[in-house]
Amino acid sequence: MDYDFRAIEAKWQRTWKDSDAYKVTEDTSKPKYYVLDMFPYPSGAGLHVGHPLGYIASDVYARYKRHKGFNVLHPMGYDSFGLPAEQYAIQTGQHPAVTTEQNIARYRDQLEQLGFCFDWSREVRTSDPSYYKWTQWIFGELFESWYDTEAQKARPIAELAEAFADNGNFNVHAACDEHWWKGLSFPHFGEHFDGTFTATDWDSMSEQERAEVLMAFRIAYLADSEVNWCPALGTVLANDEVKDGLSERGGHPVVKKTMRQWMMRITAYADRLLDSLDGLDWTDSVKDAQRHWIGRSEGASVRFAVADDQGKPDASGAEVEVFTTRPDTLHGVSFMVLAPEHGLVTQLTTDAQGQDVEAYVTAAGLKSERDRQGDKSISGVFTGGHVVHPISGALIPVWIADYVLAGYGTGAIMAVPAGDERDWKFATHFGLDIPAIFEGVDTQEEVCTDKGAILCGSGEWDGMKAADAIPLAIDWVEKQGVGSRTINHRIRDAVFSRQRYWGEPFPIKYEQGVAKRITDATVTLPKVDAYLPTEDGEPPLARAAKEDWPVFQGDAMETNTMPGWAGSSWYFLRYMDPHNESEFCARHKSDYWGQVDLYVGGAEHTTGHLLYARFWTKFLHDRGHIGFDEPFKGMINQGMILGRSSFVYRIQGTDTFVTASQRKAHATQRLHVDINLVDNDKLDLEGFRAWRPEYAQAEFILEDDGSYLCGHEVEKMSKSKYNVQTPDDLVERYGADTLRCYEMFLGPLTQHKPWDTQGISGVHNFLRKTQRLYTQATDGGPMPAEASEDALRIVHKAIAKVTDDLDRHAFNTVVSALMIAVNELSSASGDMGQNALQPLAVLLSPYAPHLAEELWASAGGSGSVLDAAWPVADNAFLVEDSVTYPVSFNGKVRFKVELAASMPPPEVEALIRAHDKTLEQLGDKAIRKVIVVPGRIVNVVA
RNA sequence: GCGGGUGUGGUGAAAUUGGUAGACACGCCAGACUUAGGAUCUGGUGCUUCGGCGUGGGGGUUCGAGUCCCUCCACCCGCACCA
Repeated sequence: MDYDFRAIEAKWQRTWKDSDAYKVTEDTSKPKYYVLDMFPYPSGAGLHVGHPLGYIASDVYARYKRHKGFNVLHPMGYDSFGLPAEQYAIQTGQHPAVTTEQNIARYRDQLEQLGFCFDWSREVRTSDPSYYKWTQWIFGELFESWYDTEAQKARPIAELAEAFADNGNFNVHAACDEHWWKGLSFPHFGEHFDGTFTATDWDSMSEQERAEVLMAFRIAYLADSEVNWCPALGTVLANDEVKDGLSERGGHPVVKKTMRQWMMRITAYADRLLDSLDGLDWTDSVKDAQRHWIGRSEGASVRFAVADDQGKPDASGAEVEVFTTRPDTLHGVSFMVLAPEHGLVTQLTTDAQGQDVEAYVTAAGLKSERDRQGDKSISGVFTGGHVVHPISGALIPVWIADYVLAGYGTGAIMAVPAGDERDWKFATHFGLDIPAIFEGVDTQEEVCTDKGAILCGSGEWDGMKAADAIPLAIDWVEKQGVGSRTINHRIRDAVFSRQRYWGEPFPIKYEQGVAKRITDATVTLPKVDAYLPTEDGEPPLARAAKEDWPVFQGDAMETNTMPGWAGSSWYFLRYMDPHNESEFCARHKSDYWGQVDLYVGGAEHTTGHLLYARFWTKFLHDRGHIGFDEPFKGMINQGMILGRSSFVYRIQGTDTFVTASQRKAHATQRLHVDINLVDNDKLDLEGFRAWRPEYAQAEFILEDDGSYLCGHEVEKMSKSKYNVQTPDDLVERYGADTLRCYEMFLGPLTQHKPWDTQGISGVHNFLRKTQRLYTQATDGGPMPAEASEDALRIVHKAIAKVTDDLDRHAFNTVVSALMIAVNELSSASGDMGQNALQPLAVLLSPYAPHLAEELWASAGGSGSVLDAAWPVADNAFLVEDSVTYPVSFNGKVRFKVELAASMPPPEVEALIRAHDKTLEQLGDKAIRKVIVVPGRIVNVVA
């Protein structure tokens, strides 16, 4: 009988659907397990074979856990807000919701045919108002919270307002911009407001003024900040959406621009995001990338007084503050560099240098981020101004240069040319002093960044190792009152506004310019006449008139939308309670399901999604909405499946195509050919002629056997390379079970690997053979209950191996183990029986669930195989009576001896010493030593 | 430059704690079946001058190294003027 996978798969998919086989609910009688895939953006192109790789792995694991008795949550949904649908809308006028709906329908079809065990009743779509209602709600909570740096947690903003009313902001430890008050101008604070205010001050403020003060402390806050502006996309981008100064999507130039934007105070969570990485079961590569992205560095901030005309500290009290990780090199400071955007540039610049400085600042401002980053040449201008060295009192010239970044630290550095590569190059280039501060190093000739170097010319730190002087230097700076111990992070607060249509609207209205949360309604997207920014550069939502908004409150609505990562930062929670209309997720449900135990997805979300989701989770935990503060306990990043492109070789200027092996004899042009016309590198000649009109007259120079061999190369899958393999074709030809097994069999999940359709036939044959094994065992009648001992040995060996491999997430070797079992059983002596073939069907079930159901039934299993208990390997069947010992001489295997497994090592040694073949091998040499590794090997040292 | 990873037959790969390198497949070769089925079955398949040699190169530890240590090389990914 043939392996009729079409009938089998259709039958079981229908059965599962009819019986709600994959529906789960909270069940406290079982331990829970949460297996999650990174949900896809439903693109118009549909899935290719690379996409399901991770879904198959997670599906296998989810099914395995279910067999093991866990209550498994394994949902799927769509990250359905996004740029492609919006751009399609701009071009065609079709509402993005329509495009999105169509794409989702196609994804659903493709996913369903693969037989995944998703609980589809829990599907979520981030673009659905019933979902983004709660994204808005979380935003609202972030808006109405501040971060208490002493308690290290987020608290309601009302509590901060109370504290202000009681005591002003004395003893308030709130995360905020260091100079949060700058830019606010409240008359009653006076000219020298330093950021502290009393309860009386608070009391005297107008409501608007209070709102402005509170805004500076909110976790979701509005601020003028320097953002990445992408003119081509007409929107701002977060740091992780910019690669090499170009937008990640589309590759358009990005410039810095100051704009009033919604921001997320992720910096408040920097240390917690860093510290709790240790407890996660993620790869070091992802953890390291996050550590680097957060970029914690410890050092000191030091203030240098601005010098007046007489070289004394200026009467204005102006100071340049720098951050340094090397305060030990303070004696080596010979100049100072400010970022061109630094606030003190104007004050420091003398009349004589005015023109040069202005020109430099203007030029730096015009440069795109890409130019600025790409340009490693040394440039800078002297401002003419000086600061006073806090130790020596010497005048330090102040320069500006764009190697100093406005966005990091204080936007100014103390330059120590002897100890910093860039400072050294700068000093050398401009002929600035290089004070010697390291013993035995000629820093005129080379820079010394080694913290093990011995200091000199550094007063009381002379003779100390630089590294040892750092803490002393920080103490000194603090004692002198010129600075303090400081921890700096590279991570910036994240821009949360996007000037786009197809995203979540903010639940924010404005009343007399004050932003207020809308709590009584879901703000849905208004109608607009076009999906483009307005002529004034306002976001697309600004096109909507008051009556176009389903919800309009206050004087004006916020017209930005949220970024793509908003919806994906909490979707794993919504799956737990997807239809709840009164809460984002009921607490008892999030308490039951808890963290995602295994998260499967690509490695491309390292610094974006994964960081934001962790941030929101910690926030929701702080505010008591969930009981855990890390979303994803374990994670596997699957590798990319690459395409295998095929090529034909056209002799230049002709219609003649030469086979790969003879192409060198001609001047040829290499052309991609559709992989569907190629089988085993052999080209379907007729198909090729029919493929495209220009090849209709093609002539061929063939191999001796009359075939045309194509060349090949491994590349990313893409339409233009004609190397895209869709799962649909393969499911049609081989079935879902074959495709599932094959994708797993292809290689280690985490590795990148080329797609090769050749190999699939081997896996298909394996399933066919498996079915034949069962058919022959039943032989028309019911299957016997008892199998031979031989058969049981084979099956129990497989149980041990498969279980072990699955626990290690070694998905590929499981398929091999099953193949071995089926091969061995097919040629095993004795009878097959239920006690062998039922467990085997369960082992197969995670990989080939449809066939496994069929086989389970034929082996007399009751109910669905889905709920069959995972078999346990019986040791009695695993121990062998005898062992074949390889006998090696000085590490080289020479012969083998079969011995009883129970034979004690001394006896083995004696036996080997006296063995004929040993004597033969030895010749006239004497045995120096014999090593017996019980059950494994014997090594004779001669 | 920094961080992470990878390197094994013609190909995808396996080898969990150091213990027979190349399991399992693909491909290829030979044969069987008998005609055309993207069949099936059987056998072979790392290289070899038949001594041996073989896990990117070189060195080391060990009775024994793909596996541990040092060093170098190549490729891939991420970050990158971060003070």
